[in-house]
Amino acid sequence: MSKAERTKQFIIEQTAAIFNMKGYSGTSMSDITDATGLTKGSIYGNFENKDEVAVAAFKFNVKKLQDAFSQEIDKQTTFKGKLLAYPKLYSEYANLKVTKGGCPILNTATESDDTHPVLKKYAERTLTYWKEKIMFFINKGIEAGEFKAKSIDVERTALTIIALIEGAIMISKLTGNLKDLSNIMSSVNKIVDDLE
Amino acid sequence: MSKAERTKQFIIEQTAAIFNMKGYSGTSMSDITDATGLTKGSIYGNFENKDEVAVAAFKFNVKKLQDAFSQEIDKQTTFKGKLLAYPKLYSEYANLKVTKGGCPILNTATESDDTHPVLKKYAERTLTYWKEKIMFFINKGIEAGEFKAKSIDVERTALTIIALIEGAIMISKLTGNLKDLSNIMSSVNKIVDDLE
DNA sequence: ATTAAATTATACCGTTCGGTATATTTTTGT
DNA sequence: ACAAAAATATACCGAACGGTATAATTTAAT
Repeated sequence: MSKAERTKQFIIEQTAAIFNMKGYSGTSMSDITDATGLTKGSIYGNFENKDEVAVAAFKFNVKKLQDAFSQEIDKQTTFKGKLLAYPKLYSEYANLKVTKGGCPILNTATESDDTHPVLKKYAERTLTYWKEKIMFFINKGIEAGEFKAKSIDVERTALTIIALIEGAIMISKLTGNLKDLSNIMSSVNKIVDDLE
Repeated sequence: MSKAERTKQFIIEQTAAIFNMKGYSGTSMSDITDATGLTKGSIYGNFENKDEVAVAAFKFNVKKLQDAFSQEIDKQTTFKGKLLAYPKLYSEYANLKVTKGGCPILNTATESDDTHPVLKKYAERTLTYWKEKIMFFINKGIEAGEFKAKSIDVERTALTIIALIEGAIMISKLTGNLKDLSNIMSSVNKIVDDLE
């Protein structure tokens, strides 16, 4: 890794949480220089502009979350188990701390949907990828005979699980009540259980 | 209504949608003067600062939404019907246009939870009020004999409904797909149906 | 060790930010 | 109609904004 690549990575790591907490328009270049200890010259030597840092930070936050979930998913041998990895990790709350500031998809989506097409596109792609992953698990579970409920609407189920998780994160961050999070996660559990 | 009161109301009406779309830190004072055709002097003659305009805009957006729902809720004679008013209006989508920019609770919550305690508090209060309203309908429905399912967790059900709605709004605004919204709303319907 | 290239720091650009003192205009009560 | 009060416009403040040209420094290949 060249010096530039290491510095770039360093900038991303140091600012990812800030972007996730303060948002794109709430994060200033001086927030970035403060967090890294670097100067503007250095930041602009490694990134074209603020947008590019924001996009990199978003990708970093998403990857961090995905890695945490993949680890749990890979442990599970059944497709039901893989699906339950999401509510499980969120119930334990540990994962809310993985990405400080809440879910990057939710944060980026709500901020950028009317204002920032570039960030919006990245959020949308990430969401679609997630949906398809869940649909994949459900379909595989049906094939494997794990899920036998009649007339399963795979896409609807996937969307419902995601909506519940995102809504739950918003609510529990707002109320400061972890019980709200685990409460809603048990509803996700129920949806997965009902597939059987 | 005095001139001042009318102007104040005018400023709120003209800026409410902007705050809901661009967010607090994304909305500038010049956005406000542009939207109203007034000057800074006039804005600051009616509001203490930008915060106060933002709070008023938030309350305005919430009230607008609440009025739309109350109208539908009041039409309904059963508690099940009142609960179903939420997914019904959202499925019809008309109500997403009531407050341009999506749900003000969701937008304000995700932006302010790590940055703006004042707005956060208002969002939290609104959410809690909504939750209690849903809980009230469920409890009344149980009393009235409409809902007979064994071991109904009233709070959990209310939280689940809200999480689904908020998640659905985020998703459908992000994908631009109205089908996503109605898909998830049918999951809300199912939850209410399962109370019987 | 030397040197060319790459990286980082310095100093600055014009613009916009939220906010305010004051002058002007418009309401409002008499 | 008039005067006092209230509301709005004008002109400005210092600070922070994103961004850049250039100089100083550090890296990396020979």
